[in-house]
Amino acid sequence: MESNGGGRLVVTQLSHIKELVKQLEVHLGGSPDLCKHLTSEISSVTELSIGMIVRSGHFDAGHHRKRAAGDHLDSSPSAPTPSPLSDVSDLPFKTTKKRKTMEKKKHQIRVSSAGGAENNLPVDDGHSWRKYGQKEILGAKHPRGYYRCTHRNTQGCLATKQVQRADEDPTLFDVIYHGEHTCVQKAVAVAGKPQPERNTNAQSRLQDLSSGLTVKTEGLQATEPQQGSSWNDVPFFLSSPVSGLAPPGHNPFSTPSTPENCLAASLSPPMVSPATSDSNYLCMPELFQAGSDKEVVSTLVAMMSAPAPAMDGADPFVDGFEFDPSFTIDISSYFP
DNA sequence: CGTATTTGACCATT
DNA sequence: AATGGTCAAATACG
Repeated sequence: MESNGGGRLVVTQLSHIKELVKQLEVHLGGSPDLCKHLTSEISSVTELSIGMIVRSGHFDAGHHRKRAAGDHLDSSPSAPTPSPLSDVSDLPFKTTKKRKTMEKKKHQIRVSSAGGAENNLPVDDGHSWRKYGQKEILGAKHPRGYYRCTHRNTQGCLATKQVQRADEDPTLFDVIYHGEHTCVQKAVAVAGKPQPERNTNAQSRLQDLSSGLTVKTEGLQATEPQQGSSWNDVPFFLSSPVSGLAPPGHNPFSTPSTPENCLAASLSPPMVSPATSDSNYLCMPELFQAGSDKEVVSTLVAMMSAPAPAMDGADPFVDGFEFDPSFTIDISSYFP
């Protein structure tokens, strides 16, 4: 069932690509920007599809949670996680060739600040983040901010992200996501209509929203194709078009997204993303290690400042999110 | 007053 | 030893 749907999705993606190529063909010789945009789009979708295929083939729950310093918050006693280090049993010698690093899927994103001016934060991804650290990175001109999901303690959402400003382009930010959100930040009272969020749907939304993004997924586990794979491993994003409300006088790093969070939270549809296995819904923090899945998406957002005709409430917006998976991504709307 | 951010120190991994 | 990631106390913010 899963793989079937996934396969279908891939087919859809490919069709999408085809369509985009078609558009590109038409616009060749026209606006270079548009062409560029289209190529980016194509690349994005292609990469995504590839990633999906790869992931569908091999679905490995990379255990081995990476424990940080002094983090005694969660000791996973009941988790049968084979920790290579703490196991006192068999480690007389270090195996000569240990696996390089645990397989982590990474998704890195390069986002532009929406405004283009100085104190612009990167576009928010529709989730609430709490900053827990900042570090100077060698070779990088700007520090890297560390964020974790606000609901980590309450819901055990393990999603984290890192934000770092590009060395030379103050308007660009590198956002590295790892882990998926397992939290349910529904908020906004009105629980009138529960939308059956499907990964598929989320994927589609991603596609649509990320028009102009260059998503580069790097999964480094080319192991044997396993069966029983599922497509829930798909990353998701949603950049709210309303990202221009950064309060003045704040650093992009100092204030990640406080004001946006509320908004983002409100217009964030109840998408539940199963981390690795089936820990959807509420996640028990220390029980489901599920996976130290790190996802880093690499995207390149063009400077679409999303002027957005000031949508007021979240309602219309949320509704707007409910497009069907037949994405008729109309890029032309972006370039009149 | 509660919550989020700041910042130095700690720890793990390279 | 160096680098990167996280914690946690203190502080700022609403």
